[in-house]
Amino acid sequence: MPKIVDHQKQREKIAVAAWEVIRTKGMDQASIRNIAKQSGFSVGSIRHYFPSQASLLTFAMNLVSERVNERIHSMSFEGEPFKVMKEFLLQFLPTTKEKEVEMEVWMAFIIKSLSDDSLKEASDEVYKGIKFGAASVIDALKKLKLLRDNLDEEYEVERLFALLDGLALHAILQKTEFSTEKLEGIIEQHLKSLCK
Amino acid sequence: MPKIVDHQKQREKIAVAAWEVIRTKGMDQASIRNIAKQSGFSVGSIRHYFPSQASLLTFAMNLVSERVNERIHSMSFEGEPFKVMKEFLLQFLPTTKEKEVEMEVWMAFIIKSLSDDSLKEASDEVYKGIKFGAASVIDALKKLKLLRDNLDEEYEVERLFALLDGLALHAILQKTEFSTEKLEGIIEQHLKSLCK
Amino acid sequence: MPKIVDHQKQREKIAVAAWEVIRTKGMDQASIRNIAKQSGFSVGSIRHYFPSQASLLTFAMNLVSERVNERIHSMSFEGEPFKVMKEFLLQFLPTTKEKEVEMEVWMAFIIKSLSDDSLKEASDEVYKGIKFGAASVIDALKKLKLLRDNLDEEYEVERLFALLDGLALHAILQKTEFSTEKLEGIIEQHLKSLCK
Amino acid sequence: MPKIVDHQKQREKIAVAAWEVIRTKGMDQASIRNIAKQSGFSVGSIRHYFPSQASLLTFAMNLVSERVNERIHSMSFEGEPFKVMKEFLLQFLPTTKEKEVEMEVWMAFIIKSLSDDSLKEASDEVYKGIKFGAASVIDALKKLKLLRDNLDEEYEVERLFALLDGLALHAILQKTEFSTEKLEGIIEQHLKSLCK
DNA sequence: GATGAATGAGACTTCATTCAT
DNA sequence: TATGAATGAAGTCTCATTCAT
Repeated sequence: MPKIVDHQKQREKIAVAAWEVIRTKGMDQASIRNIAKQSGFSVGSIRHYFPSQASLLTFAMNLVSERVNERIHSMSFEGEPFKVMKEFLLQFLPTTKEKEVEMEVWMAFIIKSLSDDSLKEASDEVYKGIKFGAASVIDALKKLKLLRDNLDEEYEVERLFALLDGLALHAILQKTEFSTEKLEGIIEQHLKSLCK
Repeated sequence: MPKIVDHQKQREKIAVAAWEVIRTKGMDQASIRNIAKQSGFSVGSIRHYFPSQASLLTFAMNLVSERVNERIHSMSFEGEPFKVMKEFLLQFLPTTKEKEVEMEVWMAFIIKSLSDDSLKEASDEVYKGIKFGAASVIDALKKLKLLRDNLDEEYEVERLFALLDGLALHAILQKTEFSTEKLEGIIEQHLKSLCK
Repeated sequence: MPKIVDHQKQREKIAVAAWEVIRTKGMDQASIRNIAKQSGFSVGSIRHYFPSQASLLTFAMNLVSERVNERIHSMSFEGEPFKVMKEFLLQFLPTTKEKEVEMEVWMAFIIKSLSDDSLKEASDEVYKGIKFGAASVIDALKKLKLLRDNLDEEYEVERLFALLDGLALHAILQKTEFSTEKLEGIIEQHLKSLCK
Repeated sequence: MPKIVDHQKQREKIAVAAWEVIRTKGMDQASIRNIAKQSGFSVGSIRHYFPSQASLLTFAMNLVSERVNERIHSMSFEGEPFKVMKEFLLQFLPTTKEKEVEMEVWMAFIIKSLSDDSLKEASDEVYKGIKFGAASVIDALKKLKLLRDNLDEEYEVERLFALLDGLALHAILQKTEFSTEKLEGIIEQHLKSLCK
């Protein structure tokens, strides 16, 4: 019997090392060699787990969306509706170091996906996921009869979604400017503006 | 000094070729060789105009912000205030092929700037520029006594700014989904929500 | 000792897979990995049967000559002498798919043997074997008093031998050009030209 | 003005170095690195002259056939017909060190061409060239009314052609066995056997 | 016996850069 | 100004091989 290791675990370790390289050195520098150095694996070993560079990057990208999903699904949706919504939306913003890392990496991936079709699918999937999140909030407001009248709901979804990604982008670009409180305040203000 | 002018023109030609490479093949592929091929210049010639790869990329990035500035400054601010504001804000969204190209390239640059300090300065400058644009709109609304009461103005600036960049990002990621009308509608709805 | 037999069988399976790789992908691609893929064995398993890549290739080469020998030895030499000779000589030409495969692989091996001393011995042995076959025919013609006078017998052996290998080579290079009938006709014509 | 070197000369130098590597170390070892070492060029320089490994090998293969053609075309066809034919046919056999080198390399190339389509074309072209040479001899014999009756001319062409390549192959495989005299004698005997 | 894990060497190739003309 | 020549470093990937189970 051969030596057995947890394949998935090893792959995740390598992928997280790839995140770190992407975040600190940029997507250009996400070479197998740099990832090997960062992860402590040898170049040959990484090849053992990922047959190609592209497969590694795809895996690393998908891992981000998995982590985001896990976080969402582990949320408790109990409590005061308005507060739950706020908490829910804040999950998509870099309010913790962990989320900051993920989002920085994520932004790098979606930009790369613009010119790399192998990443397009994963990118689109997450896009739809977050958009669905935004839609859920608008929908909930409506069902709770809180939603202001005379609003085009489709536009409100896009507006909320764009606000989330725009804020995430800005929070990453200007790390010192965006405290959790500020992000929270902006989200709160947006939610209020949607309500009667 | 016609030579100088020519020099600048040539540099711009090369930079625009670099945009095209970045946009279609990705930042990784923005090598001197690929840019040479795209531009029709020889590798050696490009060296004459740009002493290094980094200087070329910095120039190409700055050229985007110059183009954006030119567009803003060539706007006429006459007419009905609400409409002028809407037109102004739409300048920051990819409603034309030209702006779409610029914004795609721009996004690639700001993501790269996260891990490349030589691009940080240019990135920050544009960041401030657009934020100033958003602030101008909020300020104008206030001066026109149109701004709804009980709004935190600082947050409104961030909200508007984030909305712009979020929409730009989404419009680039999902080209087919965002018609000019849709972008216009969303901006209009946002402006309305700010007003009494 | 059933285990030993099994061992040999496995080795032959692997060697035949190596043939297939060599034939379809070329000698360069005859890597352990490719042979593993072709054979269905794991890389580690092949290691069990062959301690090194070189030993595998040597075995695969020797297997060709064994197969050729088996075919020759299973021939019945009864019947009309001229016809027997023709049949005998045709054994060295790719008149069946099986022989075609063997000869393609064989050619690849002897060319490799030019620069790989570990294959030289096997190559020389087969060379002598076929030359001996050619000599047998000339000798038989002589004993049957059929051989034309005034012929240098040594040269005739070389001529016949060269004809065989030349035809084999051409038949492999131009598969569509060399039907069994054509090969048969050429051999027949050569035999006739040797006879009174 | 850039430094100008004779591109073609450089390419030929590199190709001849490739021959030497192929001949002494085998086709497997015909790596850019080994060719660089053999030729005295740097790896990067070779890339300057050949965009890919495949293009280098194709060029090197074509250079063999060019050299063979040059040799044939520089022949004088004056003198006693039978002698001219013999001399002509000997051009296709390794009677000099120079030709020996070319033919060893050539054999390596045609075997490789079996599994490498990029070499197939050049291989076929030379095949036809030599076959045409063989056909010319048979044709000349016929026109000179020297050709023995009752011969299938097409088969005679194939037979002569196969003899040439078979002899070339054997002369390469068993260098010590094939003196120029022996090759000459065999060719002479074959020509005689074709004549009345 | 069988096979996955791991590794370092070396393959081709792309690249930024320096140099010479 | 303009550009071909040249190079060494680093990219991805394939490989033979050793090791542990």
